[in-house]
Amino acid sequence: MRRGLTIPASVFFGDVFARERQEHIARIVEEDGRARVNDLAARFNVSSVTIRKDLVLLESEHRLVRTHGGAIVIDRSRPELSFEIRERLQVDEKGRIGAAAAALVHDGESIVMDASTTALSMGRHLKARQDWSQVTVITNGLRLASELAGHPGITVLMLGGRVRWEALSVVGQLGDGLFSRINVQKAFLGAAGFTLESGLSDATDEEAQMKRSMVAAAREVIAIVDHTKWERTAFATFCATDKISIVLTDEAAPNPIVEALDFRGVDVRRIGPDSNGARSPR
Amino acid sequence: MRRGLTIPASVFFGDVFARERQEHIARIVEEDGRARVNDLAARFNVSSVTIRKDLVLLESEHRLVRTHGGAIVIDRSRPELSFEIRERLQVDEKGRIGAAAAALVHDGESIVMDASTTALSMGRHLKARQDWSQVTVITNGLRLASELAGHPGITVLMLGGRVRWEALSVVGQLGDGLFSRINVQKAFLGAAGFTLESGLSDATDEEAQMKRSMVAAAREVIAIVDHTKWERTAFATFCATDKISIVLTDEAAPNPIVEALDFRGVDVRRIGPDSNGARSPR
DNA sequence: CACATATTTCGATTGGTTTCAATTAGGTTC
DNA sequence: GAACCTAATTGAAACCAATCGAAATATGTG
Repeated sequence: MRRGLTIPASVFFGDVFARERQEHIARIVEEDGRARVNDLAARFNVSSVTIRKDLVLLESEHRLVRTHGGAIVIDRSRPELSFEIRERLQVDEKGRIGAAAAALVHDGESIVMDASTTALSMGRHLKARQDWSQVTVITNGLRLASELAGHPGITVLMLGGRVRWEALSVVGQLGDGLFSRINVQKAFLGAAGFTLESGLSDATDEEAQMKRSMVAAAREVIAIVDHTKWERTAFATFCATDKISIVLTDEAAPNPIVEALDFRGVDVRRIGPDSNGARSPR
Repeated sequence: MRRGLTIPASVFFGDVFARERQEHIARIVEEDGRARVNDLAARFNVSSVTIRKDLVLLESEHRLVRTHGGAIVIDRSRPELSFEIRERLQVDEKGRIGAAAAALVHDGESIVMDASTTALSMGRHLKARQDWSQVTVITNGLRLASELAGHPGITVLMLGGRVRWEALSVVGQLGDGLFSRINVQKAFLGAAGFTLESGLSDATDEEAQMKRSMVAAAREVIAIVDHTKWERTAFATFCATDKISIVLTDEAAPNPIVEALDFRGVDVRRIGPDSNGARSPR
């Protein structure tokens, strides 16, 4: 386990209010994608019973999903998730990809972001850059919207539609009209699967439908997918490979495919731990 | 009196006015991010009871958030918190009004709810009734949407638009089209002000505009306003008095006006603590 | 089955609320 | 000025609620 490495020593968890601890747990889960009860108990120096109570509370607030042994981020767009979760902790990957994505945004732009956890991480990095004078973020993610809301220089437009609780996202055609009135430079989209042939795909057709509108509205599509999504096809494709401008991923992305993409003119950037010191903001 | 007698003059906030002490506490919390009751009590040489009173006052002024054991800073990067402050004001009244409002909803209906804290409370009571087979809730409140999302039998439609962080609500005309396609039985609306002459009013025109659409779309308007909203006029009116079917409020609503409303055919219901044992779920 | 993880119960501790009376300061009235 | 009233501030005390973990029990996992 790498616990103890990820958290700077300056953040000491000696004597904090229950509320603060809960807030912190929610952050850890959102950023690491997962957390185990025992690790949290050790980290905050409280019993596992207490941690479980915190998790129950946070789950009731839709901040995370409890599992046997701990909790994971809300993102049920993937059908599986049993023990595979343990294997691949996309721990810092999402954080790094999010940072790299945020770096692609220029002041004055309008961008689209989806409801994925990677986009949420990207949102945090957007906030960390304090120098916005006017950026417009259009999203179908409830959590991203409330995270970004009120940040100076960032205008958040929420798309309308039916609320899917599994991803705390909005789907459906109700908000389509919006795109006809707004010029969007870049769409930052996560995906449940990504292959050369099928492009970007998602687990439900509704979600894919929503992302198709996003793809159609944006001038550039930037895929934000960690290596676990590569070579997998989910139920519904929402973006063909040749419409993608940039793919942000991590080092573990399979070489042959990266080359094939390069050949096709897709700019694939593997974000390593060293690329820059992009650690989680806060 | 014991002022200045028992205490060394060095690190001492000796004989200050209550207001000065409160100001100081607010600044301490802002700078340190947190403070505990006992520390403050020792520091200012007053009892913990007094410190708590100060904290209650400061919280009502939105200067900090109270927690068990002390207080923490209002984190502007997490709007939920500022929302929660309002949530803690008139909790009992809102809980009771919310319960009464939830009782007015019948299975099969489509209803509109706004982004007010009273509506959120109503949402919790809706969830508490487990017997829904099909209810559709249309809202512009992010908090309410994620609270209700995924509850069996409840479909949540989120309106689109610009996100206002102050209320975690959505405003603007982007989602108007929705109402033309959906039949809405009842609109449950909070308000910042309510008078006989001006009807229901809100503090910003954007929010009022959104609620006007809601009023226009619904067959019945049900106002959910605790007594603190009566006899106040906020900036923009969104619903004239004679369009209101039912007003749900608490016992402290002023008598003369209630009678005047009755006379005009508006059904005013004062929900007392005894009306039924409607305590907050959760 | 063996083992890890969850839940429940319960008591201890600490923190929070409410009530009430004391103190002080500032009027007002005669 | 004396007597009186009122409002604000405060804290002691009695009572209530939140937080926590140990231990016993239950449930899930491999």
